[in-house]
Amino acid sequence: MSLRHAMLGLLADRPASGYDLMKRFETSLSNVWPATQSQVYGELGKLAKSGLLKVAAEGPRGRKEYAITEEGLVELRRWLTETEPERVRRSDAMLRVFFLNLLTPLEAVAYLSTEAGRAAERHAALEELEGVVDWGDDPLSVNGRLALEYGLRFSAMYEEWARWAAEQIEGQPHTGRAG
Amino acid sequence: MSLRHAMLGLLADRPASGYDLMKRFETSLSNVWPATQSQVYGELGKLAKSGLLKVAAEGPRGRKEYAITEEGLVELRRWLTETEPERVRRSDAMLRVFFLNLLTPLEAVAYLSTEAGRAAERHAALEELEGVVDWGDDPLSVNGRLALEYGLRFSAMYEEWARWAAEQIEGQPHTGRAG
DNA sequence: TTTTGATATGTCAGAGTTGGAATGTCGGTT
DNA sequence: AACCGACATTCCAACTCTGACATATCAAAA
Repeated sequence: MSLRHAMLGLLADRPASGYDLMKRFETSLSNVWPATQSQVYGELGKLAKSGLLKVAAEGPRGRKEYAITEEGLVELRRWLTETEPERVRRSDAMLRVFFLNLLTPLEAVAYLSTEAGRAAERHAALEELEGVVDWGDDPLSVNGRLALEYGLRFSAMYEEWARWAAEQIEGQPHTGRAG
Repeated sequence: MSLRHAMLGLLADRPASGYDLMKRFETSLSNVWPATQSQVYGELGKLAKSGLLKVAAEGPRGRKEYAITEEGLVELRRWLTETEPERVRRSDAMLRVFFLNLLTPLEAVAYLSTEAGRAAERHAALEELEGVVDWGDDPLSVNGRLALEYGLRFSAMYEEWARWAAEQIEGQPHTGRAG
């Protein structure tokens, strides 16, 4: 469960309320770890209870500002240095590839071309983002930049792969299995 | 929820029992959609109840062989052609990248180098697999080959990115934030 | 003064996922 | 005859995730 660590990581930068955290999830982490309100508030309570966070200040409207504790920092560093990222990641998109033979070659090629197009769009959106964001030397944005570069490389790779795969199918004798 | 569709897809190839299905998950789909016994058997029941599968035969040891129904095939094709793959995928590995500034540059570089190494290992394992598997013209393996190529490209891209990211950190002035 | 919109915190039901335990059968070997 | 390994299913507890719902405050505009 990495939601816990995503939250600790954000709070290591600076304290925040649940609401603040949600906004930070949306702007910086949404592409690698989306989270919903119910998750964030729920986890905030659990983390405070277990001592990894503490309520640092209370404000208007019942606002509670949470700060990471020494214990939380230790846990966060432990996670970063001593645990391995999950090896297998589910991929809806790749799952479909296994079953492409259930479609006509035409349909399969259409699917792959659409995927290639979507990857190109994502790539363009990330390039756009790169131009817009203020890449100061604030540590979070240094790292954000590494992640952005990953996104750019990933979407480029995916687009190329999808176009290649479409070609494979086009150049293949029909088996007449579907359609 | 794609477990449902993964199972329909496997059964579209040929009928199978829960036990058979588990083996097929382990050998072919484990890299894109892992599943546990409890999930498979549970879903098998639900799918049969809703008419997308039927019990085609019963064998020794209470074995029930499930086959996809016409309705199931329709649903599978609908999923393939009319629904979009999920856009955002959680990535444990990228999440860590955002918080690399909490480590010393040395530790961060070590993390990225380890990741590069793991990617290289995965790449080698997939190359190995490519050599071993009998790539006949059985439709599932045609598609499996497309997925394998994706895996090869992905791991190569990831390794390069991780090495590049490590260089970025090495070439960066220290801020003394951690360590 | 009323209303609206942004701020702010929370609960709930339902679905999905994990990992393990419990149970039993069949075929072949010792 | 006893045993083992492969076959085969079912149930369970705990946890995570999603999406919707409920509630309330504050500032500023209408």
